[in-house]
Amino acid sequence: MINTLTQLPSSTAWLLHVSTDIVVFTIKQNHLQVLLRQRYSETLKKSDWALPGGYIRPTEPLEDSAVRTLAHQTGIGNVYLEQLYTFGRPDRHPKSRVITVAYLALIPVDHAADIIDSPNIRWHDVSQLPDLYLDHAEIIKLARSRLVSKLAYSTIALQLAPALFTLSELQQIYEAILEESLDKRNFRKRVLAWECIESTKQQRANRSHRPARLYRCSKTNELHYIK
Amino acid sequence: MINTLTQLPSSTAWLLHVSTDIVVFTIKQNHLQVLLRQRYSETLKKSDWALPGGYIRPTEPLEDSAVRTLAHQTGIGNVYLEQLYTFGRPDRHPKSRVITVAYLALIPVDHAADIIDSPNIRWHDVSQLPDLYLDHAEIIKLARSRLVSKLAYSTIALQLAPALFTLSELQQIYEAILEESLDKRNFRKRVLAWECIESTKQQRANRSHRPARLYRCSKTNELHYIK
DNA sequence: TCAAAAGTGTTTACAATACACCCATGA
DNA sequence: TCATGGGTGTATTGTAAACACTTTTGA
Repeated sequence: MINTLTQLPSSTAWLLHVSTDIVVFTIKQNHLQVLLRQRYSETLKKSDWALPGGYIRPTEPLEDSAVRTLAHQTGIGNVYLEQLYTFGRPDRHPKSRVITVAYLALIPVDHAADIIDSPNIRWHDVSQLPDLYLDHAEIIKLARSRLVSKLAYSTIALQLAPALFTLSELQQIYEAILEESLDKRNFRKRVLAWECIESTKQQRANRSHRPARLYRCSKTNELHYIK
Repeated sequence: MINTLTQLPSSTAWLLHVSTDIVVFTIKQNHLQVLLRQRYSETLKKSDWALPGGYIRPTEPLEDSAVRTLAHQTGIGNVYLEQLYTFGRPDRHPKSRVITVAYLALIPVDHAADIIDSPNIRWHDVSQLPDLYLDHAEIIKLARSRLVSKLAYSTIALQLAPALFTLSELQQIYEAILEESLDKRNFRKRVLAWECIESTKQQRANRSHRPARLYRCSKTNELHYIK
């Protein structure tokens, strides 16, 4: 029996890095978009786009590292975050062993515009991604499929909606992610059955059509599982 | 913008370890059981039970590390394995920063007896666990809830069944994990609708009751998602 | 012939789907 | 008054659940 945890591990002799990478999604122009930052790779002698992320600090929880890096690189704070998957292929980074814990983050559509939108930090349509750093394309693909499945059995879409939203706005979020149109009446029935949703007396007005009722997440902004 | 991956990371100056821990489940005596190994902790001056697992090697993929450690510590090979979650609280290990990537593994019921069953490696009923090392109780709890949910929408239970199995045997696997009894007729209808299952002409005989037809997973032993 | 598990269908309740028209507002 | 999206109900289909008896074998 080797490698029991009380022995000094064999990893002490070699360099190992752990990072977090965050797949930040929002909806813009009816498309699912991911936030990327442009970076110049000394190794590859070219610029490419990467997920926000960075190395963890010695005494920092993984999720705190994701939060900190995201805040520092993009100004984003107070965001929905869940752990996605850990990528650890030994050759995923050309210079050293870097294991990355990937997170999925969602930004409400009305906050997406607040993000620094510089030449180096930009929203990208997930269907038109540029060349990506390392295995970041694979990470985004997994995040996207996780999001698609969670639409079916959770209220996760509320994390992309404004604090007050119309049912049509919520439906547009679904349609953008699923890339298909949904029946309005069935969609409303389904969402109104969620216990965590409640209607307000306010309306979305001044729209040159009948004003729409605004809804909100009741109490907790937690993720709920349906049925 | 700090911590871009081309800079030397701040983690070079401190010790960081990455391990894998494997939650190995099987069914014995109609109960879900997890494989644990007993270890003596110098720090805590006592023995406790831990998941199989160990530190990763420099050029080893994470999953390979889980496979290797499991084979080395328990003799188990060729097992169903999926990544579960990464646990990285900075204080989860008293001596150093150890981030562990947890895996879920399933052993067919007819192979469970082949596992080394020494005083130091033993199957434990998940409902009667001893004191566990570090956060291993939390890891097992998460693995168990993952398994329960996957029963509902995948064919994962087949990974616990023998290569040839009767429908009653498969039902017993469900019942052991869910800790509730299921209707025989509804269960058979549901399972026979899976495309990956096929009946053979063989029977489970010599049982002092009517012989039961044997079924098998067709072609691939892959995990399938239902509907 | 008895005990023990295998095998088999139908009815009912519920959930998901398909589908079309009137309403309220700003321009 | 027109264009635009908001808001509403029912019929149908499909899926899940409840439920009991006959069959086959070894002892």
